[in-house]
Amino acid sequence: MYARIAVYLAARALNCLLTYRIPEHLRNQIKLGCVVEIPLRSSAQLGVVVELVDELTEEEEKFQLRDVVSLLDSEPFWGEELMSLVQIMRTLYASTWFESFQTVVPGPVLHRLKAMWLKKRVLPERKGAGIKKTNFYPEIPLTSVQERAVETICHCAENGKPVLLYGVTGSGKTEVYLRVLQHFLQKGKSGIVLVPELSLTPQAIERYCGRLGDCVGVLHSALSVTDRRNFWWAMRRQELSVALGTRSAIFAPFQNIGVICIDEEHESSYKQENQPRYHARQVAFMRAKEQGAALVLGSATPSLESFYLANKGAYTLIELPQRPGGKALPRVRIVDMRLRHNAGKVVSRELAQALKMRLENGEQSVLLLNRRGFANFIQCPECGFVYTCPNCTISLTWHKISQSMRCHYCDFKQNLAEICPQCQSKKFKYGTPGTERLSQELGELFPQAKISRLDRDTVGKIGSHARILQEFASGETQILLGTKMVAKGLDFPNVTLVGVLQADAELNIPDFRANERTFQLLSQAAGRAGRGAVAGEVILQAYDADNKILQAVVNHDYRSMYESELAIRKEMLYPPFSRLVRLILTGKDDDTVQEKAFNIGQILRENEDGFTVLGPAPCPIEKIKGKYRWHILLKSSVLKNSINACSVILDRFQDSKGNVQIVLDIEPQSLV
DNA sequence: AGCACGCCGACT
DNA sequence: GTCGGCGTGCTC
Repeated sequence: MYARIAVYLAARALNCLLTYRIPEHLRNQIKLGCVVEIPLRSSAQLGVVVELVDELTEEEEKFQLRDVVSLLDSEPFWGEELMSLVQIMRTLYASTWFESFQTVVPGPVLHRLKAMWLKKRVLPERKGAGIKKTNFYPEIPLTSVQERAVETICHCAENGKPVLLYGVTGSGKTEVYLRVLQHFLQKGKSGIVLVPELSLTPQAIERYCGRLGDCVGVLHSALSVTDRRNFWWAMRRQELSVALGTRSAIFAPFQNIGVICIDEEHESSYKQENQPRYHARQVAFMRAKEQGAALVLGSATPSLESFYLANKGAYTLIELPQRPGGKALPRVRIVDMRLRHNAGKVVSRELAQALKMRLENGEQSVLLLNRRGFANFIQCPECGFVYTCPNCTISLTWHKISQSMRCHYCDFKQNLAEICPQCQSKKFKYGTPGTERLSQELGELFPQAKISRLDRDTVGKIGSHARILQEFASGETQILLGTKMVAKGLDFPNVTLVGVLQADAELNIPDFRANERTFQLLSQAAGRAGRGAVAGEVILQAYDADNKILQAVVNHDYRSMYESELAIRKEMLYPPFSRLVRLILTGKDDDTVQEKAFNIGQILRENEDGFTVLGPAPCPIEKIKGKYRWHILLKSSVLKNSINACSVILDRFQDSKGNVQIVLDIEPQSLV
């Protein structure tokens, strides 16, 4: 009897299985997924039993095999559901054993496991995971369309097709999720609800906990280490049956999942942007399939990929085309900023007028400007000098409140000099305005109004996010302005006006998803207006006022955006007509990185097998945090081929001590 | 020849 | 991660 063991090290390097003999006294106890102590070189290490075999391979025969020392758990720590998640991570993302273990189980839980081992103690995990009681959230009567949606979702596992719930903003998707969850809880099953990072608001928590009671566990990054550990163990012991959380909640350790709900499935926060770069929606798909669970993807603005799959019949499409009670969608209009010389002001006359009216009526307004700081660069008008970050190829943003020039990609900060460092001129001009500038201008425009700003700079302190929203909910604040944080998931009935500044700003970034993203952001923002009794109004300020994407937002016409974008994707062979894999190479020396990139590009090209190689090319942002960046893009019809080719490359070229780091991004969501 | 140091690969 | 082998280069 032998065990193949993945060594649980504090590093990612040892990415293979090592074989050990199982001593007599452990033979009947050792199971797959158990954590064991093993000798490695001269030290003791922890490992996870991944395979149990009676016969050795030829290669293994050559070794003088060593014995497993001891078993840490009588029941496998890595239960079947966790091991299959590890397997998913390895096959979908070519991640190492180490990365997979780290991703699947939260850090605090793993740390405790290791600490227990070091102290030579087996500590039972404490109980006490629970969240504070919330007020009961009563059932809202379903419309007949919602009722049919619930019915279809509850049975969608039977034909193995996920449901795409395409419902306009305010159409009551949450109520549908809640009813579906109630259905599966009654059958003794558990459920996972994923929400985007920015919409896990106290409001959302109140609804789920208020309806489903104390079987709900909440998972998010702001939780304390102890809470995270306790929630995880409570789920593992099946004391909780619903996991409500962001991206990583997809790894909730349930064994009998009835349903997985992904709210706002198009959101980019479901993609993890560091290693392993997984997509929660993709993991959910695999998990649901494996456990025979229902999977529902909800959105008012589905990702092109999902809508395409629904149209093809791979998903069941359910539409909620109306807000309950026949409430109208807000009226959207575009203010063409070309036609007016706005005297350097951010807010147009029309928007100012509309804001004034809301203030007089005692209604509230939300303003979206998706750019932090006061101005995104500062330039000398005499010689053209622009302040740039020394570590990144990006201009520094002027933050007037903290009186500093800041880089949004690294932590670099510097003071603004009195005179131009290049030509000693005393003049300077501001780049495109951000939220700080908008905030200042609104203060001047409406000195009596209470205005608050919601962006990464004001929510830095823990709890201030909730406080700002609370003040807005209570009506203390009349105008809420901010970055895309204000566009998502907020449901305040007294908001009757939404204004978007620079609505066309992101249409021109070099990314094939720019149009789709802009449509989604603007539609989400628009959806904040008119959720109560009074009809909503939306004003989009833009220079490219005739743009067809903006027109689609005005007409609430997802389908026209979908059709026109799909045609472009088809022509360019971008997803959903191909699957992308991206290799990113970074390093301190540009030449070394470039050389390695060309080297790898060459090898991939020689082995093209169902995929085509684009590049290597410098990344759009050529340097971040002092490291030069090159990338290679693989387009394929069968994802597996390009993943395999890349994992061969990784095995061969990736070493932690080298001067060039390689990152593998399966189905990248961003190409910067 | 003898030894310090740093790089690199292996670890069952 | 961590150990040890090995090559380089400096000193006696």
